[in-house]
Amino acid sequence: MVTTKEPLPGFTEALVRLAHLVQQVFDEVAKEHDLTPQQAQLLCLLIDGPVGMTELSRALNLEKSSLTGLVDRAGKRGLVARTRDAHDRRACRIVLTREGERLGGQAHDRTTARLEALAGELPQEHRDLLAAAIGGILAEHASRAGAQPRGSRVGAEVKP
Amino acid sequence: MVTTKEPLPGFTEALVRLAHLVQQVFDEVAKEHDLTPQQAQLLCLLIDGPVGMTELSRALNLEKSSLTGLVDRAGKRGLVARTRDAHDRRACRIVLTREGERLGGQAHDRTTARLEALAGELPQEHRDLLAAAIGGILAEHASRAGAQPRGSRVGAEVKP
DNA sequence: TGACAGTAGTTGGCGATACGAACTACTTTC
DNA sequence: GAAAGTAGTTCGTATCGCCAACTACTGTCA
Repeated sequence: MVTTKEPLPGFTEALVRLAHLVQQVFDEVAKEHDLTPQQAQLLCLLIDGPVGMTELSRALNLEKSSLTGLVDRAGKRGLVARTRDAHDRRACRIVLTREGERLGGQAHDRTTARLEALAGELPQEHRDLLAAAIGGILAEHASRAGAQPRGSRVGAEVKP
Repeated sequence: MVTTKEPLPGFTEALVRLAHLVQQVFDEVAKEHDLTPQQAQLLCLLIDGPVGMTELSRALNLEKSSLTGLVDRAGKRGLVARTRDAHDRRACRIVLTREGERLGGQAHDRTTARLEALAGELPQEHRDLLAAAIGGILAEHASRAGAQPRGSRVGAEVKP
């Protein structure tokens, strides 16, 4: 259908600004807990349970070598630990220490609280719609990334 | 402190995921243009015209010393240049070079295009709602942080 | 006018990020 | 059971980002 393609400049602009705002909130919260943003993100990802390096690198959108360093430093601070995988002797699973669990949980709750506060004026129905709309965008992205036929390289999108 | 109420876990979760997605898109676009994400962000900020270091550091949420290095490296790559301020001999204004303008514009357009594409399936109604809701969140944040009647123009984001 | 507080930006040192290439060790495939 | 693939690490390099200290200029006020 030939809709008058009006990109609506305010829309993507809003998305970008929102991303920056969320990042800023997250950075502040991390700093309050004496964590780097990357460490805080790592801890939050591990709250649900141990995760292997490869899956972590996908979730964090990081090269595996970058992740090794991140986990090393977090381990040195006593936030996480490596455990061997029972089924694959090459692999390891990263788990939160008691301290990591505490800090990660706090960081998560505090970030959530701040974002909730910022969105406090929104009526519940708008929130639901908003969450649904975002869900749609995420799904769209997932369907594209997942549509990779058999590209050995992740993140290798359409190159110009 | 544990929030006694369970406001709606899906909402902030969605916000955070959206922020990550936008960041990921931005990172990919930057890489396609052989820019670091920070450089790309800098270029996008300068599209509207020259900006001083102090205002830049506010917009990018960076310490001034961090910004000096960023501008140095971008300058070394021929993307930006320093010009002296006519009214204040301490200050300088950062301007895009021809190449910086080209790359910054491309990065901006490409990011916008990708985000538009991801949101392409959303009904217009949801887009408007999303943009409005985000605007409200941003306003809420601005009213908190920006309690000062500073003439601090936003300008903190990509070109309008 | 002339000391003096304030502002704009830089420098230097440090640790944290992030990547790619090369490597080890283990698993799967044929 | 050799080849191919996968999970993580190591290494070298560039970048990022902060803080404290510094230079240079601007504005104020006595």
